[in-house]
Amino acid sequence: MTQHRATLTEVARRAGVSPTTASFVMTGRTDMRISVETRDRVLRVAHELNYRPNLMARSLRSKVTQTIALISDTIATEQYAGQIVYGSLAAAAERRHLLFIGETEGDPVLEERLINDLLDRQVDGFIYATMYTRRARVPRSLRGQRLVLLNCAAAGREIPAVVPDEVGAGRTAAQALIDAGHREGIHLVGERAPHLIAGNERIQGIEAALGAAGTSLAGSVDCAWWPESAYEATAGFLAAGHLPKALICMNDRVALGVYQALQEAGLGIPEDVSVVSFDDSDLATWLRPQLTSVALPHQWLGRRAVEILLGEAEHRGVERLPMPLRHRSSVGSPRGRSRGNG
Amino acid sequence: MTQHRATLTEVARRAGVSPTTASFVMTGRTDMRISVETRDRVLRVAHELNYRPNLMARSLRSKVTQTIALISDTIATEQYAGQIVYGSLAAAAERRHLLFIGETEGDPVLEERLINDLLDRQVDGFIYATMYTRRARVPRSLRGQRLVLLNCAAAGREIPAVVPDEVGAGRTAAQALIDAGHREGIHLVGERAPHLIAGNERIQGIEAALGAAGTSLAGSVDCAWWPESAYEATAGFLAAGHLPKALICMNDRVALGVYQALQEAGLGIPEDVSVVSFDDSDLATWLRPQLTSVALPHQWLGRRAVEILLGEAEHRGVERLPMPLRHRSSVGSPRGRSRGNG
DNA sequence: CATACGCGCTAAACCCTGTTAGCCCGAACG
DNA sequence: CGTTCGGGCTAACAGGGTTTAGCGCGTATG
Repeated sequence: MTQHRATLTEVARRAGVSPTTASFVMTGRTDMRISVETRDRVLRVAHELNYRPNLMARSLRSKVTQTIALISDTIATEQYAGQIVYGSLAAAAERRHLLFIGETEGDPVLEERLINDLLDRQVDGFIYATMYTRRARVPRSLRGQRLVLLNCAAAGREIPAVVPDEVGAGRTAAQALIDAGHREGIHLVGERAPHLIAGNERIQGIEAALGAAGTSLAGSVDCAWWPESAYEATAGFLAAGHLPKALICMNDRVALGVYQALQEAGLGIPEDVSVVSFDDSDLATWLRPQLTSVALPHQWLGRRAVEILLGEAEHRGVERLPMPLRHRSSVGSPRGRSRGNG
Repeated sequence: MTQHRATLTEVARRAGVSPTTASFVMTGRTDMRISVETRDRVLRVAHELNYRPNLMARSLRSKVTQTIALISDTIATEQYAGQIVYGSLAAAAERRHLLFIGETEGDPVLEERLINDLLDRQVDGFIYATMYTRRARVPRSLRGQRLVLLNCAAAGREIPAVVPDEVGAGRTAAQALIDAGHREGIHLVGERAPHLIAGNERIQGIEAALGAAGTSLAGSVDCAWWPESAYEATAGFLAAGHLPKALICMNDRVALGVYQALQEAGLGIPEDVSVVSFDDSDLATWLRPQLTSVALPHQWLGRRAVEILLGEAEHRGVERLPMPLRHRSSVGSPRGRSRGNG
């Protein structure tokens, strides 16, 4: 069933050369002179025998496996993970590398074990990804390894990292409202907390853009970054008599809760209230009206991480990838309502 | 930086034994007698030197890599993929195996290349997954390899496969309505097409369960399995004067569109219309009211596939995994409305 | 004519572990 | 006392490549 695989030695014998010569031909090394005729003969025989090098043997000697590892704290719970994996996978495939995948579940013991198992397989490098932007402690076992951080940065150490430009995203979201004519009644929906780095940076960008336009946030609705919490908080906010003109939601799930509350209160989107959000998940296109959202470039994060990991460019420091606006139908001009209402 | 890794020979020398003995101790083989003292001494030295076997050398000899590959047509587009990956990963980790991941994008050339690259790395087995249940053509290069299909089955060949029990899921969904007292006005939402195997099987189960309860589908709303299409079709259906009692949605995204249409028509869920769905995606808990849905056991599919792949049990044929009902708030008794309305 | 040199190639070591055949030695046995 | 036997261990090779050192030969050079 599993037919015989030709070895390099067999190829060499059939081509009438030494294994050494065959090796040099197959690896395409030029520092050892080999005549064109010999080269072609070896290649022809290799093709005839359908020769494929034994990578185990090769790696044993050369320590190179053409293999990288993507390890992360959470693969499963975040749907975005798939996008990161996909981007990494595509970039790795283009460079003829294969991708190991591993999950630590945030457990340092599992993490240690996983990294050791990967080192045993002699992976050429690691991508250490976190699903939420945060500061990360790089495991000891990764010291000295080729490493790129994704979605996180290490305190102090000069390790290349790729993260979304959340401050820019905040500016983009606010600018979308400003461009539509909004100046007043702009509220934030979603809690602030020290560990929510993405949130803090987004807010920073939002405030900067609003400030530049001569205005500022009118207030905020405090809630967890989930639909139910956002629904309840927003419903309460509206019931208390507030009448926002525009809501900036900390992510699309929050926007879903906001939609529910607004619709229940009989408020139209975007006629009465404009909504803008972050992440650009699938949900954004499913809502009615479709949600304007600032996209997390997950696929690109994965791709970039691999490029830096495998690239000869000695990249250092943190690279921030732009978060583009996906303009849809949830942002409108405030005029209609402003005039009609007062 | 990358400190020296102790080799088996070094361990042997420091323990005062031959490499052979050290090898037998480290691999824990019992067919060669080794005294307890020698064994302990070798183990102690190995521990002192922090010895880890070189898996390349080991694999070169033994052809075993403790590594499996999960290849699929689409990792990225389906959010469920993450769950499959997670299940496989966890099951593989428990058995101390690592997981390669690869995507073919449905392209046979890429697929061939990917499989060859994986075979070069001597993976111990393959999981061939499709994101939608369908009949699959197994690539030639996988003939003779250890292989488990996931979400698909191969025509004719006796290859182990793991798929969701969609017929059972259909029965479960219908039964949920029947148990709530529904008999009339039960409609299906979502198109039928030959290639939508899951859909056909679900319908088969639905009809069986309804038939057993002495009733049958009152009709169906034809639409693609997406929110927008479902919204439009359902809105049109309601506008035409139909007044369904219960809607069985072909997936959660369809249910989202259905929710939107029902709410816009002023119909309450579940007071006026009960809704039940398939997949149990994140969306199900985000909707208001929360959606009763029959869960796709993605995580379990991944886990089971690995178990069969690595298990000594010579499993053959197709294993159907149950799809459990997630009971939430979108199904109610039809009485309220029935009385009030008719 | 002897030496130097570059071309084209090879022998042999090396990477690290797994496996087979068999050695040495003490005890039991006839 | 010679032989058999089994426990405990080792020498040597296999696995399939990469890499270093250097060889033979023809030609240009002094």
